[in-house]
Amino acid sequence: MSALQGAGYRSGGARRQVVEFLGRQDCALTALEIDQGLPGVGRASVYRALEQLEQLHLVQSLDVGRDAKGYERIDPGGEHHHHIVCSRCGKVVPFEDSRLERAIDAVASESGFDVRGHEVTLRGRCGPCSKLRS
Amino acid sequence: MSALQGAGYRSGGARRQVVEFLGRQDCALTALEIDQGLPGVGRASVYRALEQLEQLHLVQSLDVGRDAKGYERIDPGGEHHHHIVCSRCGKVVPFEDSRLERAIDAVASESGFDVRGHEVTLRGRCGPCSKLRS
DNA sequence: ATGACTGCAAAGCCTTTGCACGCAA
DNA sequence: TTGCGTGCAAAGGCTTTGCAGTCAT
Repeated sequence: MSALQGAGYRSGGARRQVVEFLGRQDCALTALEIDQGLPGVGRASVYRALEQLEQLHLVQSLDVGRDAKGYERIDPGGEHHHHIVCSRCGKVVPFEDSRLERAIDAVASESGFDVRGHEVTLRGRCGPCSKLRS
Repeated sequence: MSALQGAGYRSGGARRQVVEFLGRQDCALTALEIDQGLPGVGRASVYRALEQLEQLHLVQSLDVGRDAKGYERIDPGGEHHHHIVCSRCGKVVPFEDSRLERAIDAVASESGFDVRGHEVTLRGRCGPCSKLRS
C-alpha cells in the first residue's frame, strides 16, 4: 500500500482490495479466483490491478499448470517459495530451499540481465497419485 | 519417434512433424508459432500433438511471459536449459547451470513427489533495456 | 475541477471440442 | 476393415479493451 502510493498510484478501492486479498492467501490464486473472492470488484479491475502490481514487483505471476495463470503476493521480507505441481490431480505444494536460491542468485549475477525475480516449478506426481496406474 | 511408436502411437504425419520441427528449434516456441511453421498441419493437430508429447515427456511446456505458453523438445541426452526473460522487450535467453540442477534434484528427492520435470525462469531486464527509463 | 480508477459489457485471442474423412495397421 | 489420426470450423474460456460514471486529490 505504501509502496503503491510511493509509485504514484492513488489508493483506489479495487487495487487495494486485490493486494490485501492476496496477502491473506497462502499460495497462488488465479485471476478468476481472486475475482470470485472479491464480489464487489469488477473482473477488469482485478486484471488491471494484477498487471500493475506485477510491474511494481508486489505480485508475481506463475504457471502452475492449471488452465489459468496464478498470482501471489511477494513477501516484502524477501522470503518466498516455489511450487511442486502434481500433473495428475493438480495439487500444488509450496517449498523453499536456500541452496536453490543461492544457485539462482549466482546465475542471475552472471547473466547480464538486471534480474528482478524468478520462478521455479517442479512437476510430477504427488504421493497418492504416483501409486495409481493412469 | 521410436518413443512414440513404443508408446502405442501410430506414426501419423502431423505429430511426427511437430516433434521434428521442435527438434530443429533452439528454444521454446508457442503453439501458434509451431502451427505457422507447419503450413500443412492443422492447428488442432498441433495442440493435440503437444498435449500427448508433453505426457510422454518428449516435450516440455513453459511460461516465458508471452501471451501464450511455450513448448520445447526435451533433449533425450538429459541436457536441458532454462530461461531468462526480459520483461520489457520479451527477449528470451537460455542458460544452464549444474549447481542449479543439483539443488533442484535435492529438493525433488525430499519432496515426496515423483518429480518428472522442472522449469526455472528468471525475469528482469536485458542489458539494453536496463539502460532505458520506461 | 481534473484526471485517475472503477465496473460493466463487448471484443479479442489462445485453446479445445465436434465431426466427418483419410490413412496406418 | 477397424479405429486412430487429421483438418476444418465452431465453440469455449481466460484476458483485454472501450466507455462512461465515480471518486480521490
